[in-house]
Amino acid sequence: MKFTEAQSEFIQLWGNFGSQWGINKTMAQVHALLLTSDEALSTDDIMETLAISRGGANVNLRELMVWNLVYKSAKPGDRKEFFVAEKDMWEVAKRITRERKRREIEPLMHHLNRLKTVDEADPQSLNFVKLVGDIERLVGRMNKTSDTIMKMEENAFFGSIIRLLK
Amino acid sequence: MKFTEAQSEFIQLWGNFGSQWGINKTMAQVHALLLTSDEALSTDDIMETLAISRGGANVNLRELMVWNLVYKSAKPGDRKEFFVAEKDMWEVAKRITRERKRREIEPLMHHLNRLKTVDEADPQSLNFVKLVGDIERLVGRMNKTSDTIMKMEENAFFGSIIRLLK
DNA sequence: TTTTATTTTCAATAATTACTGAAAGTTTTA
DNA sequence: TAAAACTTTCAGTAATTATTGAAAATAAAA
Repeated sequence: MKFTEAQSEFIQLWGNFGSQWGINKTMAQVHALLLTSDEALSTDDIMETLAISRGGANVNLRELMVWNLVYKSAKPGDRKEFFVAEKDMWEVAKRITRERKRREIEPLMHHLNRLKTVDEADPQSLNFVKLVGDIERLVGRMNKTSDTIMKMEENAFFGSIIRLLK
Repeated sequence: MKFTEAQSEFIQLWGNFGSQWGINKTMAQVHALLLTSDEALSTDDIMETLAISRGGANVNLRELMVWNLVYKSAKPGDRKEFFVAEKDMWEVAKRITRERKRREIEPLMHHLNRLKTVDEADPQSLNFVKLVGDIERLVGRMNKTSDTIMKMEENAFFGSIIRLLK
């Protein structure tokens, strides 16, 4: 398979995969394009390669910067902005996890907590309060456990670096 | 807050939360309704409470059964089908994880593996192959990690049961 | 300051995704 | 076997979500 062919398959794949999770398909495709590019790309490069509008390219690039997955990169003598993706996939995973936690887990926990103020007199409330409590504990525990495992993985990562330096 | 009020807020919440991940909003709402119902519900109950059509109720109930989150439950003397949700949230988490792995991770890994057959002559392929390999390792590791989380949580769960028995 | 290059915004539109409702299919009862 | 009760399907439609493209805003150069 030729590189360009493999690259465009990867862009498609990443776009479909992203849109199965709550991530905009085009945003995932821009990300995939930058991940597979050795050079920094301009908005025009991205518009051309992905056949999307200037507006779309701009909005998705800025969103990728909010997620900390893409940075601006100036080229001397060129007024245009160029963009590069963070290539360390471990960093990528950490940043996606962090952003999703912030956007989803935190508001969920907040809402669930509020729901526990349900009137306890209603007999149906008994199971309801238990359910909400179970979900809180489950989500909270998974959140903590994923932090623990991220740290474990990180230590394993740095551990192997340190061994290399010895 | 009254029970019915809290219940409908929960249904909304679960629906919105589900649709942020790739889960159909109505399916998540049907799930939420069944999770918060003490009694088994008929298709008509669900249509009425959520104000959805018979077709929608039917399709989403069957999808919930594919995910193993909802079961049919017969009522003696009634020809209608009634439905109940699995109430053990730990089981719910395991089944959702299992289904998403099957639908998303396995096909992704398969596609990524195929992309590694890219022509190595192209200088851009060097980074491409590294990227694909990194993603494979990362996804594979996260997959294992989620197994680890599940086992840790399961042990924590049984651990607390055992403590109760002592 | 004016011109030019570039980025950003957002109303209109397109694409996608989900839902309805009635007809067809199935199962049960009489 | 026929009628009744209930479930399933799916073409048409509605709702949601994403994209375009041109105008406005901003920044740099002349």
